[in-house]
Amino acid sequence: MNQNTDILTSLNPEQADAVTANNGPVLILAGAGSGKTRVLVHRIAWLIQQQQVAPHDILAVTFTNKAAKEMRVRIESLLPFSIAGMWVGTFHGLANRLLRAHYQQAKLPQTFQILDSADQLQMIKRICKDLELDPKKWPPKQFQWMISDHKERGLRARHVNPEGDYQLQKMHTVYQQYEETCQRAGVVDFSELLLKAHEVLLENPTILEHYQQRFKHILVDEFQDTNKIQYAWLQLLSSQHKGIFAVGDDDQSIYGWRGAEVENIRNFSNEFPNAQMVKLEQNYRSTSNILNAANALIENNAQRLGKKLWTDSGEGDRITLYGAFNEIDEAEYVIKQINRLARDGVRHDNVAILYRSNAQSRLFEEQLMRSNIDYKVYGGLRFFDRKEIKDALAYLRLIANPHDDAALTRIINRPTRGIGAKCITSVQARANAEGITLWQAIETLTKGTELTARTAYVLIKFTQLIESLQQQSTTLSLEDMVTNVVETVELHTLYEKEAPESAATRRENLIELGNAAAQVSSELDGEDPLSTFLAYTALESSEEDDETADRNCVQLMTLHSAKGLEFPVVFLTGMEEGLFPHSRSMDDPDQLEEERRLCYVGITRAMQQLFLTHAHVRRMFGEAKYSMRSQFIEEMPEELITDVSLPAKPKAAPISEPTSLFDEPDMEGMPFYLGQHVAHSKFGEGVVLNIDMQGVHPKVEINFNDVGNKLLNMEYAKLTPLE
DNA sequence: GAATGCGAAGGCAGG
DNA sequence: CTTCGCATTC
Repeated sequence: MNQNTDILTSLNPEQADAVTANNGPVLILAGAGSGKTRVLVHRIAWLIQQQQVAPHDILAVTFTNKAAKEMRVRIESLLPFSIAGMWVGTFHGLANRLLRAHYQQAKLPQTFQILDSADQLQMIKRICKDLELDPKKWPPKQFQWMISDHKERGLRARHVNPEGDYQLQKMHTVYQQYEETCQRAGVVDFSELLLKAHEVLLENPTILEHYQQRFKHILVDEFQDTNKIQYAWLQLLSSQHKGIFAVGDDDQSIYGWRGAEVENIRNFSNEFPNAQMVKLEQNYRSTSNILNAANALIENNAQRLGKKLWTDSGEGDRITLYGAFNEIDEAEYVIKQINRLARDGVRHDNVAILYRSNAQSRLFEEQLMRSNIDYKVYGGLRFFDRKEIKDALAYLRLIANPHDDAALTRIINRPTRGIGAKCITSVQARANAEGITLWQAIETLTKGTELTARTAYVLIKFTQLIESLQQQSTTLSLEDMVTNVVETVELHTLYEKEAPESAATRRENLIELGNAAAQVSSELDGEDPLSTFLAYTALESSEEDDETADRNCVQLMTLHSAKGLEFPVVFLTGMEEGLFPHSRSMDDPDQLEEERRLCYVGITRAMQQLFLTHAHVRRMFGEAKYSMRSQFIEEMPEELITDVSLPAKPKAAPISEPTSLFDEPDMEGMPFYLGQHVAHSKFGEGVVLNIDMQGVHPKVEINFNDVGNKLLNMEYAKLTPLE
């Protein structure tokens, strides 16, 4: 067997077409479970082996580190040699690499640091405070969102025309201040990485030409998730050889909220002339019942490139629908099913519980724990986001670059060393007044005379601490540097004082940080160890490595983090109006379509069995909320679904005691019950949300399908029960 | 200046 | 139900 057949035999005709497509622009419209990664990997192997393309000339971009890693491993298993020279990575990782290589052109210090969104928010809060913006009227989060949104569209503060709009004026000021502060401190946030990398290419023709020449083939995974800047990058880099090979699925575009433009994939053929398109529609994952439900659902989206998944495997089981009384009942039902499945031989790690938002995991965790079922929650707190880790990292960041204001603010008084709020405020005031970093402000202030002797003393002690750490680290290995910081600063004593019960865990985590450092330094290739490690901690989630890999546990995650994965059994939970689709997306057709795509992603994760669950009443933010089941359920063909919900118990409940919904039928003669479907002569059909028997005029709150929530007087409203 | 306690506010998704 | 900012007390 020659290598050509080796690479192509295992592929279906469409996959083979994709793998052997011309060098020009290619778009692979790859449905869920259609072998997308396979095509990417085989394409690269085919280029290298059949077209004699050097790995060095290939750039492969993904969105997650996991996908990048998987791609690399799979290519290397197809090829008899290493592909070390190939650039494989995430957009953020590659941007970081580019900026490290060309830090002068990027006007960044060589040791520039990366801000995560928490750091970013802190900095924005500080700026808002300096500008004396009332956080109630001007929530810092909103500025954070606006800044990211602008950067993702390639807009800097100077591109914002603040005239006229008061809101825009404020935003412009904050954005400008933020840019300046970051620039001074030598830090970049996530979107800045991409934006700056793009600017470096645009503004430096020699650099641009170098990469344009080099990357004869650019392969992009999850193309539907690219934002404007990422797209501009790809266009720029591919403009010489036109060797762009984009793989994606417009039906799985679920990151609009962080700037992804689904138009990038929809308009591919217009933007890249002579583009070839290959559709992969044969699905190797799910039963046809599951696929048909997914197909029917996504048909409700107006704007699509159009694609219909099919499979030659069997129908499979019907989809199970369970409408629970409340969220506890929902969790109990799911656990009961998991136990039942286990008796039928389904391993726990074959089961995934998916939900719209992270907060929903708690109930399932409690129930799983009670039933002694091992589980793993994905995407919660990142290891590198833990408090103790961020503290230690902040010290390391200051060692690398003392002007890193975000890091300095974090630990200047952690552990407490007598530098209080007043002192910090005066340092910040000085920094603002002179346009210098906090570190520089401390230096100026301690040399001057306006500080009290005591304040000057503690500040000098602090700078000496950092300087001595810097001194020591010149001779230390990366992992010793970590240990040295932790011990010198006595971080563990801080945690023992704060929360003795978790001090042991924090200590272990700090040791683990040392291990991570050792790991990174063993993989160095001439880069600066500290900066590389710090960039790594910002860009890598460090999720998988551990022992959970072979534990037989139920998988819990959000729908977003489930993308790209598959499970024999999937529970799609919290299928309620307001939760999924999320209330903030329900009024905007575009956002509703994105929610629907998210649902589509969820359905297509399931290989054999799919369960849909929803709760009639759910405690949210401490109070009971009643919801109709998700419209997405109604959009799936009835004949594919078996409803195993218990028959509804028509009982009313007073507004004051919503928890007694199912056991206190104390309102005799009440014509309505919560969750009941009713019709109104003017407003159409709706569902009873609340009943208020207090007061002279009993009122009923109804969520109408067409006109939203209304509070009606029960005596006058002409309501007809529909059930 | 630090520790503690209180009330208010905010609460979707992730690199 | 949590987190965060703020005020009070030590």
